[in-house]
Order: sequence, then C-alpha cells, then structure tokens
Amino acid sequence: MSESKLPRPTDGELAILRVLWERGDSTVREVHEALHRREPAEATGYTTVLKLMQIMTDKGLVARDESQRAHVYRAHATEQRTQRQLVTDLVERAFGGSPARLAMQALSSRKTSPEELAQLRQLLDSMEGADE
Amino acid sequence: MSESKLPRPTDGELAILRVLWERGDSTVREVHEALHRREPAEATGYTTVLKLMQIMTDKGLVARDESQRAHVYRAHATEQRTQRQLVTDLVERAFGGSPARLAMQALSSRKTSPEELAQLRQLLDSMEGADE
DNA sequence: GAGCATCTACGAAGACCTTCGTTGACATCT
DNA sequence: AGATGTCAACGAAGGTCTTCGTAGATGCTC
Repeated sequence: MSESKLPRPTDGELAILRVLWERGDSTVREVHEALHRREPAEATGYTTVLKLMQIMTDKGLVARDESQRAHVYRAHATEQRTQRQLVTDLVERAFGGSPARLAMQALSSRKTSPEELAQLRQLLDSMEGADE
Repeated sequence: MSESKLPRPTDGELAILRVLWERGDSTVREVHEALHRREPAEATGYTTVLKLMQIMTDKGLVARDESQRAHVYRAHATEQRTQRQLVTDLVERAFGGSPARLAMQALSSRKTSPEELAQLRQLLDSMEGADE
C-alpha cells in the first residue's frame, strides 16, 4: 500500500528531497552538508535534518536502507512526479483548475531563455496536434 | 507600511481569498455560505471562518470595514498579484528557479483548451519580440 | 422590555512543523 | 580497555494552523 497518495511535502521536506534528487541516495550527514552548502544562511542543525528525514520515512516520502550504520535515504517519488503533484495542487487551489493560466502567470513573472521559449513552442505544437 | 511583504496564504486562507476575489467585498456570512456552496464536503463552521478572517486581517491579507455591524472584508492583494507570488515561490522551491519548467509541467499535466493554447502562443510571441 | 437571531471576540484544544538537547549504540584509534 | 567521534532515536519545546464552544454586544420583533 505504499504506492497510494503521498502527502504534499512541506518546505523543509522539499529542500531535502531536492538534495536527494540532485545527489542521488544519501546519508543524513551528506544531506545536511549539502543543505549548508546550498543555503548557508538558514543553518539547521544535524539532528533537525535527521528528525525531518525520519518523519519523511514515516510519511513515505523517502525510503531508508538501514544495512549500513549510517542509513542511506532515497527519494520515493521522482522529481517529475512530485513537481506534477505540486503543480496540480496549485492549479486547483489558486488557478481555478486551469493549468494554462498558471503557465501564463509563470512565464510573465520572469525572464525565460530563448531555448526554453523554443521548447515551450514545441510543446504547444505537439499539444495542438494531439488534442481532441 | 502595509505594502511590504504579505505572508504566503495557507490553504484555508486561499479558499477565502478566492471567494473575495470572485464575489467582491463580503461579510463573514457571505464567505461562509459561498464556501459551503462551493465545497459542501469540507464543511467548516461559521466561527471557524470568522476566526480565519480575523487572523488574515492581522496578517494584512484582507482589510476590514467595521462601519457596519457585519464587518465587510476586502482582499488586500489582487488575485493576479497573489498568483504571481505563489508561482514565484513554487518556482524557487521546486523548479530550481526556472518558470519555464513549471509552465511545461503545468501544460503537460492536463488538457488545455484551444483558446488557451492560442493565448499562450501569443504570449510566447510577445516575449520573443520584447526579449533582450 | 423580553425574547430571539446575528454578529464579533476570545480562548482553548488538537494537529502538525521545526528545532534541538540528550541519550545510548556503535565504531575507531591508541 | 578507555577515550573520542559519529550515528539513530527519542522527547520536549515553541510555533503555526484549524477547529469550535462560549460569551457578550447589537439589532429586530412582538
């Protein structure tokens, strides 16, 4: 039953998941150090990260390999899957269910590289073709 | 100093803001009833909504006209502004700062109407024109 | 005015999140 | 073996969010 519905990760949990996606499977120490390298400003103690990861294990957000003394953690859902969940969530909660409106808001809020614009254009093309 | 940084609204607060954006300025009762019409499933009591709106007043998310016995509430930030904030937030937290990646995720997760696709195309055009 | 409805204000309870100190287990080094 | 360092586990504290009961003020009706 571990495949059902994962809870929406909190901000702190998401930060940890990002490390796991980027580095691959990691120990608490490795995650802790990566977080400090990434955001030296918001320093969190080692045990704080440990506690968070233990809770995430209970929630099913990560899986844990305990065969070594320093347990090795792995993100349970892929980055893509989690992003999709977060986007779907936000679309429902704040954009009246219209992904397109979210997309437009996202694009107008910041600059986007020509490469990404081209990618988007391609995506639009493929959607028009396959639609209906 | 009321223009500075509004906090990110919680799920419950966002639901209330949506009513205020849709209906315009409203009393607690009106918001409460609108919420029940919209989501009869998750029934919340009148005082719960009242409390939330009081807290939102303290946070600056809404403003309150107390000249009538039934206070009239108004969303402090526009829907657009709030959406922009939420999107910027999510882009930072989960998409490594790339709005385009969020946009693509949003579009591929669900069907989008031809009208919206056309709008998006227009947006892309205008961005390519004005860029650099 | 008495009674009833409606409204705000207040406070408390319970859930969740984040933080960290402490403890005990385990390993390593001398 | 004893000292030192690393690790997981636990529990507690403080914060936020949501929920609602209750109290007190105000207005309406008879």
